[in-house]
Amino acid sequence: MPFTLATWNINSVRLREALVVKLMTEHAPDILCLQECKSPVENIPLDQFRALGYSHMVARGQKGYNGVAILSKLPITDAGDRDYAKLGHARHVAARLENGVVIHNCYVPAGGDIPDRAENVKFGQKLDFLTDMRDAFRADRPERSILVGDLNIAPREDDVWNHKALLKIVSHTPIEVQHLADAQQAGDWVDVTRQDIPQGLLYSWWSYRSPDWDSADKGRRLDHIWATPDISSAAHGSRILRDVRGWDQPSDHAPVFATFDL
Amino acid sequence: MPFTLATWNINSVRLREALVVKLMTEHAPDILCLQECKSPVENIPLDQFRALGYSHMVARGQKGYNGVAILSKLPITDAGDRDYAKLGHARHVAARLENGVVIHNCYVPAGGDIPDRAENVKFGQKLDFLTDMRDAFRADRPERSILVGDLNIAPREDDVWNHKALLKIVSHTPIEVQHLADAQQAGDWVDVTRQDIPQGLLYSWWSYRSPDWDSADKGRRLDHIWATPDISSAAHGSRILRDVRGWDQPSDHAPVFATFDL
DNA sequence: GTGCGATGCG
DNA sequence: CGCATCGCAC
Repeated sequence: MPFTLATWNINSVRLREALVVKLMTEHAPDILCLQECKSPVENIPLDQFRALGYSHMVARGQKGYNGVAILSKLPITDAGDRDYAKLGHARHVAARLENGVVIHNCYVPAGGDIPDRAENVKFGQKLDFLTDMRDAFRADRPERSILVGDLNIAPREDDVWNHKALLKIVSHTPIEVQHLADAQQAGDWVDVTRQDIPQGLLYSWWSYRSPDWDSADKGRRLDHIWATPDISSAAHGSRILRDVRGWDQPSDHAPVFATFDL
Repeated sequence: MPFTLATWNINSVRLREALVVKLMTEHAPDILCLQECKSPVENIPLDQFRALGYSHMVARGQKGYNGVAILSKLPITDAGDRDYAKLGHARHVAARLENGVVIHNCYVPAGGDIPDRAENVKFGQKLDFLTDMRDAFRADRPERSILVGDLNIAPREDDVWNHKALLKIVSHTPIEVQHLADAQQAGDWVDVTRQDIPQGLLYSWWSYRSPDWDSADKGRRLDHIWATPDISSAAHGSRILRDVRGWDQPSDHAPVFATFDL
C-alpha cells in the first residue's frame, strides 16, 4: 500500500491550526510530520485533525518552544523519543507503521547566529545534537526507516540561493554540512528529495524578514525526507509545496512531500 | 450648525482601527473622541480616518498606556492639555471648534482594585486627578465647553447593575462619586446623557471577563458627555451604542453619542 | 517578521 | 479577558 508523507515546520500548531486543516484537506498526506508545534501535547487541536481522518498522533511537546508531532491516517504506535545532546527539548519522536516502517520526526536546533561553538553555545548544541544522532545510528543501524524534519541545514550548493554568501551563515557552514553528512552516512540514509529531484535550486524555507520572499527567492532547503536503502527505492513523487509559503499568515517553511510504495 | 459628537474608550486604536472605521462609516459622528489609544500620536492610523472625512486630529499619546485623540470632520485647533495630578500621562487633550466651543477629552485613571489611598497609590492618584480637575474648573470657569471621556466612575445608582454590590468596588464608591460631583459642580457641568435619558439603567462598559456580558448585563456607565449650562440646552439625541460592544473583537466600552444644535 | 512566555494594567 | 511591553528564539 503506497502512502504519502509530508514534513512541515508549522511554527505554532495552535496559531496555524487552520493552515494544517487546509493542507490536510487540499493535499491529504497519509502522514504529516510537524515541527515547532510550540505547544504541550495536550493542547494540540487534535479533534479538528481527527475529523479529517487523522485519527492517530504520536507527539512530544513543551510549553513555548520546539515540539514535534506525527499525525496519521494510518495506524501508528509510539516508537519513543531521543534527547540528542541532552537538551531536554522536544525535538524528536518516532512512530511505527503496521508494516514495521519507523518514522523519525526531527527538529534540529537552529544554532544561533554565530557559527562558532566557543562564542555561541547554541551552535555547539547543534553540532552535538548531530553528533549524538550519528552515534545513535552507528550503535543501532536503522532499517526500514524514514527520517524527516527540519534539520536546519541546507547541505548542497543548490540548496541555498547563494552558496558563497552563505558559507559563513549558520545552516550552510561547512562544519554543519559535515556533521549532517556524518549523521546521514552513519544511518546510510538516502536523501529522498534529492533522489527524486537531483538537479537544480530547491528550497523549503524563506525568511519572514523579507516581505518579497517570492520574487527575491532567497530560500534554503532546511527540511528533509530521508529513507534507509532497504526502502529508498520505494520512494517517489517528491515535491515541495512552495505555494503554501504564500498562504495567509504562513509558516516560514513550506511542506516537503514524498510517496512510498510499500 | 448641529454636530454630533461621540466618546469611546477604544482600548488600542491600532488594534481596533477597523472598528473605528466601522463606527465612522455606520454612525458618522462629526467629532469622535477616543481614549486608551495606547499609541504614540505618530502611530495613530490617521490616513484611514482622513479618507472617511476625519481630516482633523488633536491628540496626546504615549507608548503602551493611556492616550486620547479628538478626530473631527469639522475644523478644530489644538487647545492644549492638562496633566492633572502630575502623573505624566496622556489623559487629557482639548480642541476648539470654529464657533469657539471647546471640547475636553478626558481619561480618568481607573484607580486599581482597592478603594483606599493608604493601601493603593492608584486610588489616591484617581482622587487627586479629580481634585485637580475641580480646582482647574474653579480657577477658570469653563464656558461654551463640552467635556467627554472615560471618567471611570459610574455616579448614579442606576449607572450600575447593582448599586449595593458595587459600593465597595472602585468606580462606584461614595468617595469617588463625591470627587466626581465636586469636579462637575466646580465647572457647573451638565450631564448631557442624563439630561436626555433621566430615568433607567444605563451602561457604557461591560467587563471582558464575562463572556455572556449581554445576557448577564452587569454594566456600568463610565463614559460621559458633559456640557456647560450656556450650551447644554442645545444638546439632544443622547444614546449609547450598546451593539458596538457586541462587534467582533470589541472594546469593553460602548460609544456614547450626543448632538448639539449650535 | 513572527510567535511565545512573563508581567503590568485595566 | 485582553492589550501593551519586554526579552528571547528562530
